[in-house]
Amino acid sequence: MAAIKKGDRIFLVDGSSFVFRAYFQSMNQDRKYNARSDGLPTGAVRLFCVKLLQFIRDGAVGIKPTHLAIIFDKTEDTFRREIYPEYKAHRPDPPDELIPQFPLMREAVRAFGLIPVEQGGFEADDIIAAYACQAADAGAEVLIVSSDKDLMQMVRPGVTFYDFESGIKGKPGYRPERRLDRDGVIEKFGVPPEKVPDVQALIGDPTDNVPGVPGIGIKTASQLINEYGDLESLLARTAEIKQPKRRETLEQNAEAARLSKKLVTLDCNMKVDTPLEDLVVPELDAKHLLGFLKAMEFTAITKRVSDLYEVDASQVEADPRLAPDGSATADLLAGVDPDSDEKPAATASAPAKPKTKKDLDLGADLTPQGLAAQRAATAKSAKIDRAAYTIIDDAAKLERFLERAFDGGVLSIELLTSSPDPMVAEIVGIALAIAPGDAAYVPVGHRAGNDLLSGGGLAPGQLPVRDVIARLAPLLRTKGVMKIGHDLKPDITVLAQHGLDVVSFDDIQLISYVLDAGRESHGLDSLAEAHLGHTRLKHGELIGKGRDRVALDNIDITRAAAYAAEAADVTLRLWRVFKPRLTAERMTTVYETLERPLVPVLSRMERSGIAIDRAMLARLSGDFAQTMARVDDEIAELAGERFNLGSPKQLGDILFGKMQLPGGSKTATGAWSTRANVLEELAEQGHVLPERILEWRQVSKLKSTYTDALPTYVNAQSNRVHTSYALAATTTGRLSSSEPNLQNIPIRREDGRKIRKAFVAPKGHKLVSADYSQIELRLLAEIANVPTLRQAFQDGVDIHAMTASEMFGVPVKDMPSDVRRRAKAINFGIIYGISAFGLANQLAIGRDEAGAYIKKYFERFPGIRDYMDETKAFCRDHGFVATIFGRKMHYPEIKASNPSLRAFNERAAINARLQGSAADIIRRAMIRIQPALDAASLSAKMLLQVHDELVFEVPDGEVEKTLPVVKRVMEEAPLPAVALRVPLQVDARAADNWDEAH
DNA sequence: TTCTAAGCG
DNA sequence: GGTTGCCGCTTAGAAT
Repeated sequence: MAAIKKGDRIFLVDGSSFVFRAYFQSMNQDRKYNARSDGLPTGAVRLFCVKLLQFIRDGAVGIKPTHLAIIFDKTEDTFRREIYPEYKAHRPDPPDELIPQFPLMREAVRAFGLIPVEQGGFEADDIIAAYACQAADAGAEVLIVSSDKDLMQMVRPGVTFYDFESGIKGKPGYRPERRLDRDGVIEKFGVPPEKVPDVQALIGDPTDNVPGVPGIGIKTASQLINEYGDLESLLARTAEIKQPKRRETLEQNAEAARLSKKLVTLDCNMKVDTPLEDLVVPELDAKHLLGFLKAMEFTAITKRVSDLYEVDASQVEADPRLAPDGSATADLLAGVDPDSDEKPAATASAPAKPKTKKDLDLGADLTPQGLAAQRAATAKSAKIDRAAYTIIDDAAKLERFLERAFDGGVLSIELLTSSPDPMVAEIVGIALAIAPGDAAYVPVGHRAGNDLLSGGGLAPGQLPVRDVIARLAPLLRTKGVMKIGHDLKPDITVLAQHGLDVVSFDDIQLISYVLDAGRESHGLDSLAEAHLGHTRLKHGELIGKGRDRVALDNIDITRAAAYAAEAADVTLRLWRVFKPRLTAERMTTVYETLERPLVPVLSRMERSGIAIDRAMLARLSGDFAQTMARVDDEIAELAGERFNLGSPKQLGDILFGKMQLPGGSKTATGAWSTRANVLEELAEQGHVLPERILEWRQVSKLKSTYTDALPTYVNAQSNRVHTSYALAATTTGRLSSSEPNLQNIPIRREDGRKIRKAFVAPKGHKLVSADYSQIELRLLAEIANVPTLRQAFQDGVDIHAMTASEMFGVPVKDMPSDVRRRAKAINFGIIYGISAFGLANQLAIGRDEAGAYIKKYFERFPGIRDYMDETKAFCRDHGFVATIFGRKMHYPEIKASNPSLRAFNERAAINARLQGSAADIIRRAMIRIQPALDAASLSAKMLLQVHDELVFEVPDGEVEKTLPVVKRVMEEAPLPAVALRVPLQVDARAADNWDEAH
């Protein structure tokens, strides 16, 4: 092997921290991917392999390694234990699922053609340090891959520290990847790398049981080391330290500090048995690797490797030693390390092989779960062949196919339309499936060509859309045939434009939502992947990308047929998997009362749309533009230059660079934060520019998102705006609204309210807005069963004033508005799973004060603390929480070991029971509104839902009669399923526009 | 495509 | 293995 030289790029990977990372990341993912069919946990190994492959192929931070060392700890009995028996003594044992994976990681390293490096009596850190020095001396470039900050002391010319991202982006506990050079270490520790052990000696490390000096944190430590040079000088000159307390503790703990420094110091001089030059990255032997991956039953990465290296994975045997029946894995399951020399001779008496799914006698299992598994097996069994679907191009064929659908009683439907917006979409084709593999495509709207000359005419070989719809109508309208789809609402909307209504249907997106909200996504692609192991033809591939993108009605019929019929086929197969799960998991009622009936209701609301006053919005846009220009000028004056006010980066440079204002927090990516609360703080200190920025941002938001954008959503035919509601977008059961989002129309500030005035009723009509008053707090009183709160709602008193009175001992009468405001913030905080930090932020008070408020609150309303503790405990035990109507919301990360992620999930779970129950109540109301209006012969149209509010359009003459009907239906919505002990209150008003009605 | 900020309940 | 930070969403524009 060639000696290490300049130009070599060497990755020194800290195997232990790599393994733990992979493990915790795997625990954040779905559990079902974390074990092999025989029960052997493999999640960490899988992610370990994914990362290794990435390192070998792409490297990291733009560097591709020539040498790759994966270094493991061999034993805990290192020299550190000798000098300090307590070293790492309190470290808990690794989790059970991880233990059998340690030897597998070493197998994985070998499978990639690499050598796992370890050496008795040394930690990985020691070996890494020795390698790093060697390599740097030889002029090579070294990347230390670890999350252990002990290794940061090794940073020097040629050596940088790299830690890849951890956690899940956008969630608490997430850390982006980072690469530290000398400056980076200085930023982190306040001292250069060579002084890091001195600083660590003072602060200690509780996880490794390194004592340090009590009461000294990173700030004090780096300040002291910078002042005195190093630990020994500091300890020699403690007399000079001014703070008596600090001097005393330093003197008392001098020996502990010296010991700590010995424990954390890494040195270059260890003799490593494995020469660094042996660790050159070899040509990858894909077959060998695939043998390992197949033995582990990793599907995705197996496919990736076979694609990348053009090896047919099906021709490769799973490594027999590690495959589920292999002797090595039997040992792993029995807790024996196959690498160990102490392997018992009696391998022959390996434990009985655990039953795999395939071993189960499905025919004998008549439990609902068993039946579900059986159905799943049949749905999977027949192979999906895209080319085998029928194209129906004449009436007789269609007739025969539909007859068979009548006989079968099941019809899966997928519409191909010319636009994703169902309000303008034309039907291009209809795919139908009646049994797995038995699907057909009926083209009706394909165009003859996509060039200008031939464009316009229909392609040959299609049936007239009207005829097809006429023949389809009896099937759609009969209860005798179950119609099945995935996300049926848009299709129902399109069909409704043709005068067709769909009676008796199932929507597998909604079934999936009912069963798996919070733990799986509900898109057709991911469902097909997860439950059928099938990858669907991509929509992007069908219509092309960028410049080559074509309109859907210009797609070739054969290709469209393959795509759409496959969707219908997959949908039908998924229905056979999912439908039995509904009964097996006792979720049928939830699905049939809260989900399915809402589909036609929402479709109808979307089709109704709402009228807006475009002239009013245009005027507002003009006003806002003027304001923005004026503020822009003022800011240019204040800053001394013009810059893009919309760029947080440029603004940060001006505020914290040029103007040297005190910067507060940084964002996740390390940029200065210029969020509203940061700017507000600066404004309070008397700085004018931040205040102007806030004004500009507010106006800019109103203009771009509302006054400019809303008119572009007006439908040319109806002259109204039609939003789209998603039923399965939130974990809690709330709806979401998009294109445009009509659930976030401004109301809180005067400027914004003007936009709400542009939502109007047409002549002769009024808008009626009806909203639940304090519904989530009422549900808190109900679910947590807090007598004081329940009584307050029964008495109809001001709930925030009552809370303030209880907590601060102030009488409700003539209560200062600020006291009430605080109580209100606490009440909302409780709903959100309160933290002292969050409340302090909200009220701009100290954390101690906020903590005291919370304590007081829990004393006054003891049921609330119990509610929170119970919710967390239940969620930990079951992985989900439920609404008062039984809808489940899953939080698999509630057990995450990352404290911030875990706490986040606990708060979410606490909030979910309330938010979700409220969502269920308004869903029940929405489903009942139309029948109630019909019964009263009223013609009001329900237009919008905004979480706790419904908006109707009502003829002037019917307003008086409509208000009480709406109010009654909403207030009685929980009945008869649930009789609340707290009254619900709905306020309803009518006006010419939404602002005044609300 | 990702990040940051801002709108709502 | 290191420490965050009040729940649920969608949209727009800049930066990458």
